[in-house]
Amino acid sequence: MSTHKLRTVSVVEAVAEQLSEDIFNGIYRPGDVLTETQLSERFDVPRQTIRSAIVMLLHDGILRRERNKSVYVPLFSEDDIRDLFAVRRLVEMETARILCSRGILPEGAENAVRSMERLSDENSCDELLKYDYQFHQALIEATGSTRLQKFYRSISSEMRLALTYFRSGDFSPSQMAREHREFLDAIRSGDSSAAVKACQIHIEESETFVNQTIHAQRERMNPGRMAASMPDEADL
Amino acid sequence: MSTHKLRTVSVVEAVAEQLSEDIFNGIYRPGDVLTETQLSERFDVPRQTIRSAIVMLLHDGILRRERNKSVYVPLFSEDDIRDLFAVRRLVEMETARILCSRGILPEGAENAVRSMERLSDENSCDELLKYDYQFHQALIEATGSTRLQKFYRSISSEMRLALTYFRSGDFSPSQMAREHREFLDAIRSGDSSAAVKACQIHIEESETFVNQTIHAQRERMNPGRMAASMPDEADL
DNA sequence: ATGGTCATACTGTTATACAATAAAACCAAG
DNA sequence: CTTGGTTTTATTGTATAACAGTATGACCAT
Repeated sequence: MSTHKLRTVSVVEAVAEQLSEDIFNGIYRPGDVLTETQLSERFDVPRQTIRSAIVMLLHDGILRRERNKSVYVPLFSEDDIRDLFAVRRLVEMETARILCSRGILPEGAENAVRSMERLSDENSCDELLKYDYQFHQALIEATGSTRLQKFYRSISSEMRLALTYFRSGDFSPSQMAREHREFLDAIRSGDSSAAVKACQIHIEESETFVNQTIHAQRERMNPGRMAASMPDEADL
Repeated sequence: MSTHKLRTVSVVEAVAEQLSEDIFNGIYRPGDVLTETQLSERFDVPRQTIRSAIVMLLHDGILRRERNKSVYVPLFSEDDIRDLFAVRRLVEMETARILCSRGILPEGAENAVRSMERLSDENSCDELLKYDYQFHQALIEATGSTRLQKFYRSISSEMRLALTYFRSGDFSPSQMAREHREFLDAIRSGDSSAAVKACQIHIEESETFVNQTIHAQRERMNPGRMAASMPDEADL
């Protein structure tokens, strides 16, 4: 008998999953307020179930609330983005270091890069992001550190939400594939400092890309003015 | 009018707090199983409230469960301890780097060290640990990184639980104070790499101390045998 | 305008019940 | 005595309903 741990999803998990999908897909947008009764009716589950699901998303950082207030979809400030990328860089650089020093080259990451390389430049952005997630996920898991994984999970949701709103459609699959391939090669090389450096570069490229998008959006909405404090959290 | 954000505690928070205190104080010991009805009766609050409180402690890592099973107090394996210290080192070294580069010297940390220095060597271990926590907490908070703080919070509970079971009583307040003082001085110096190094040393000293305690305990229970896989999770 | 009261909608909490699951006890053959 | 299946029981997961506490905005009086 092969002990294949099979997965079941509880009701709250299902609700939480659907809800986060809705948030990532823009059904609910930053600033939107979600009341428990409303959600309870929508999913036709008791309010307590909704509450449990909400708690999960609160931990994932894709919902927020203050006491006795309804939850809302967060709008990330520039500080949030900075913070997010800073800790992500920290975690991923450590991951690179660990994998390198142990000579681990996770299969899942290799597969993810291959999938990227197969994508033509006209493919959907969503699919590309999926492989990107798969890539980094595989690296983290390969470290075997439960705490690192837990932490990464808690920021990756925020990361995804941030990307949802701060990305222009013009991702280039070929460039993306190349970057990840280089990163993976650096790990394979066994040169720890080179791998860490490659990781740092990879993440910083991703960050500048997001920043460019942010400024472009800002420019579109506020032509003329530079570096004003615009979307931030003026409307919460 | 000074906007002093005042704190209220909800029922579930109160339960969660009491419960974690009980765990830290050894009322509930590693391996102990807690059923919801039992807790519900004990605190005289409905089961739903207990469930919510449990979720909080699950996230803090001081309770665990599998689906449809009762929660239990985790017993940390050697791998857990290793992992815990590894990520803690990662976070605290990054903290040191940040504070140093920004020239921040948190007041709370200074106060905590002073408190340690006031303790005579006969003082209670609990109090010492409290200041230790206060010290590191102050450092993390001063970084201003919400994510780093969240991460630290999620491991500090586990850390405390681990210390609860893997510490001999012979902490030396004077040594403890000295170590922290050195660490703080390193940050004050502004030399980033020196501060990071000091941090690393401080944490590794703490880790070796715990490891010694573990081995001592093991030796007591298993005289003769070396490095056997003993307490680990044989009894869950 | 200012300040106070009230109405309303929502969250936080409690109570109760039932369905689904897991573990133990039990029983029945082989 | 062991294997395999059945029943029992304790416990979690889910559902329904109600009420109390809080935040918010409308309304009113000054």
